[in-house]
Amino acid sequence: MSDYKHTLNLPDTAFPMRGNLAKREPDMLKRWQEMDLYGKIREARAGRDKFILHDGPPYANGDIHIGHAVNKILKDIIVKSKTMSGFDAPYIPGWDCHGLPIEHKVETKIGKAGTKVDYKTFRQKCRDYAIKQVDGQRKDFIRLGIQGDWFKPYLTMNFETEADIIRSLGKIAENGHLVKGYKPVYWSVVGASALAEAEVEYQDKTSTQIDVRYSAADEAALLAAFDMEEQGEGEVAVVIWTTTPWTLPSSQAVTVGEGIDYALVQCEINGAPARLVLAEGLLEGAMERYGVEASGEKSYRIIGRTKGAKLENLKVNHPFYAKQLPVILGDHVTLDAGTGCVHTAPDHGVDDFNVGKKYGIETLNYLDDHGTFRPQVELFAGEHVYKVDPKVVAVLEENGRVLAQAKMTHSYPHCWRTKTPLIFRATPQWFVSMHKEGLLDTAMASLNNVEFTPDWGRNRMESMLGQSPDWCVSRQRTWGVPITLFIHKDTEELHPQTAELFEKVALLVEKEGMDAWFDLNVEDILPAEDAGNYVKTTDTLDVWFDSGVTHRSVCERREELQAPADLYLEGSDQHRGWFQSSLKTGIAMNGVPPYKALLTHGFTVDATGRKMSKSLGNVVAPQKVVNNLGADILRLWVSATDYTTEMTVSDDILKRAADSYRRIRNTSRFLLSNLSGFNPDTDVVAWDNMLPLDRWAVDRALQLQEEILANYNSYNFLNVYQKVHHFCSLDLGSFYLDIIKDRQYTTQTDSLARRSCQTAMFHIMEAFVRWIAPILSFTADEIWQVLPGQRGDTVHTEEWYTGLQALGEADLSREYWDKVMAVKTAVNKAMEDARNGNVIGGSLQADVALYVSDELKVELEKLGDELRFVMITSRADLNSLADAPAEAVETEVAGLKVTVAKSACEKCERCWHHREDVGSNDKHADLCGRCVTNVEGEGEVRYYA
RNA sequence: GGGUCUGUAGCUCAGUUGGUUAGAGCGCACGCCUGAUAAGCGUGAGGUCGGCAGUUCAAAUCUGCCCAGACCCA
Repeated sequence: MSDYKHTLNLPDTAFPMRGNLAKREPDMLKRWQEMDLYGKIREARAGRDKFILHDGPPYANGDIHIGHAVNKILKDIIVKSKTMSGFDAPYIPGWDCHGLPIEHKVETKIGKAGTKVDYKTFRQKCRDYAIKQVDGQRKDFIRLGIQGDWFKPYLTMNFETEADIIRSLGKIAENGHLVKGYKPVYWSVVGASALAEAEVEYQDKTSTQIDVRYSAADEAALLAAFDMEEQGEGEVAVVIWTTTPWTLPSSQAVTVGEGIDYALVQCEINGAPARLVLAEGLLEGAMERYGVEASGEKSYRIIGRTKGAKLENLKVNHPFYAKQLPVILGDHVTLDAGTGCVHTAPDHGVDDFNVGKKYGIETLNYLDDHGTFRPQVELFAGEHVYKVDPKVVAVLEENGRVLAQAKMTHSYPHCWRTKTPLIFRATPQWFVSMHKEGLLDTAMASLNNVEFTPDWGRNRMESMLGQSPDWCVSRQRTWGVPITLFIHKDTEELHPQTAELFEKVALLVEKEGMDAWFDLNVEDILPAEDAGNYVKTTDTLDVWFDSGVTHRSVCERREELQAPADLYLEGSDQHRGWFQSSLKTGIAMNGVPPYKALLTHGFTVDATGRKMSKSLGNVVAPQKVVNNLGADILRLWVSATDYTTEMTVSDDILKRAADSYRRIRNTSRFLLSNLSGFNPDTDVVAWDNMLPLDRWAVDRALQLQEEILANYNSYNFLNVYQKVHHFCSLDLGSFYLDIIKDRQYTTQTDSLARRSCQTAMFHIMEAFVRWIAPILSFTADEIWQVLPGQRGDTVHTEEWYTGLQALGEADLSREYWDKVMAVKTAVNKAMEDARNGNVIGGSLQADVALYVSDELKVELEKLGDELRFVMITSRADLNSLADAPAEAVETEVAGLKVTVAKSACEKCERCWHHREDVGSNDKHADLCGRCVTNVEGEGEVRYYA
């Protein structure tokens, strides 16, 4: 028996089946670096329309986690797909380099600035630390295949950037938005610093809750405010409840609710009669706390009632200082807890501060930066807020002011860094005012010109923005861009030439970094006659300001960028963070938003939907994924996940992604292996000469390409992934590729039948490699290198393939082939039954007979003798439905019954079909007729498939 | 506690204006092939659509409440 295997055109390729990505990707990275891929892409798109995705800077601290990876991969997919669409889409990655976390890291290493080490050295150490962090994160980002100007990134600590941050502040000041104010802000007494809201975290804390009575300054006046049922007896007092006894020295008023019902209660306290004022709705609970019975001899009773409004401007005595405090009205009083009468210390509460302002009550400033009472504070001078509570309580007890006290555990704001309880403290701070120059209104209105993906982002952004208080940009820190103001020593006014001074300082900072400000002597920069009257501010800027003004310091500065950017893309937490700080500064500086569109993605959660945290031990480290499965798997997972909500990730889910990857890779491999020996310059078959099935395949790819491009444009990568995957599995794997194997292998190497098919596969591959390039960037470039034809070094400088063509009027239509597929599925089911009945094994052992309606017959006859190749059977006969024998199987296709029989013919040694003409040629006794002609004759001619 | 969202097969996702037995791919099971072979093909089993109540002739789809989760805030 002779061996005919060598006469076949079997698939052959150097493209390996297994990706081995963890090993292969680093080689690809090296190649990209050597060829300067990013520079090549810039060259290739020079002069084209720009698409600017402006990078939100991650904080330069710690290793990247999966959320960073998601963020950067999404950005990369967008940049690459826009590049494929012909845009010049530069990507300049950035890092946020100033701020508290870095400062604290450095503190733990070398000690506090100003004590263990001088400020200048400290800042240098911070700089060194940040650059190290940038190096580490950059390495990981590059490993993910992200294309960007990695070695010319923007860092908020670059000298020029620091200078531009100062210029931005100058511009905002010039436009009248920068104001000085006293305001209670979160204050870390351990860090001796004001904190941004974002730096606050809530933890449980045990506090002393205490009920205190403030005796009436004028009993008669107070009683007169009530509708009295009886006069009663004993001291008349308003009762307050607080969980912060340390604020009582600063107590300046008692706030009541205007519409709330208040009761005057007769009861007995410490064996003496007393008349107490509190909200009627909270009476029961309060009396329980004071140990006053609800009924019986020593019970309490209401002897008068009134509304809060009637109490306004009455006076009560401070519980331990010799001064009188007013009763005032405030909307923030609720009946949730306490007594409905709220002790008010404008120094230590936002509501208190605001309501105090209405009544002209100023702050007292009793506490210093470290939380210690100042020397002038009676009774408590030198005491620390953390320890003073018992002493306050003792003083109250001495004065007989305490009605009840207890410990309580509640959720309380803590410093995110030092983990210590925070206090509110009114301090002089610089603010970007939301209202002084109408900033908030302009910002809100400007959102109408911003596109949101997903669209509910607009809602979220608006509701958050609408509540924005004035933005406190002052920080009392060392590692931050200075607020470079000159303040008059006596009047506290800004220097009249503030705008010019900002620029003078910026020029210095541009050269020497922000140390230039700290080193600066006032007389170096101010005229001699002024110098003595002005001082420099020592505050630094909130780091959110640094990143918020990158539209100026980066987009407007870098030649390859422009502002406003086309897109900002960050996690959904940035609706309050960077999206807002950018918007506010953009509006404050230029009156327009710095972005045309916003895209947000969700956070990563584990398989059970929980957030990832080190303490839960459910984190998926991108470094580990990359080293085990490869970056392309991670990228494929990102593309396959709906980023508009939480993104679930686990080892199992990544394994699924790896499964899908294998499908895509193997489909590519099979196409490539069938293109071996194909030279597009000489072997391409013209569209009109291609076989109908091959034209269908190209047309299918064209349809798909249109869908894929639309989905890239609307940032629906999930659909791109699904469509590509379905194409591999359904259109190609289970239909086209399965069918054309016979033709590829058995017809003559240079026959039209084979070249037509290769032409189709070549076009498909050209398109396919581009479709996947934005997502599977490594694999696409690997394919690119083995794809036949003259081509450039990399797929990533290409544009979408334009060589696909649509079916024409004269062609067998898309609907026609859909019908054929349905028939094939029906035949498959019938064959499966036969297989289970041990009638046949493989489909080529089968002769199938189709009993079809006249209508269907006309259709299927169009394939002539080649229906059997489409069905992948040795015979496929068409008969009239009326002639169907009893055993014919009913199918889901209307007008189709099928019988399956084992072929009685010999199997052709070469093509494995069972045919009657096997052995008809003496020279090739084991071959069927068409194989004989393919081996040494004219070669077989195919017309359809 | 408030704001913005999410909850459809083991996994990732579709389900159009409420309307026939809720779909796809992957995974899984079984089988075939051994000329894509640590691949490929075929068939099949999986879901009271987070829960409860309501509106309706009819609800995954509309309404309310509840549960679970995410982000932001308090």
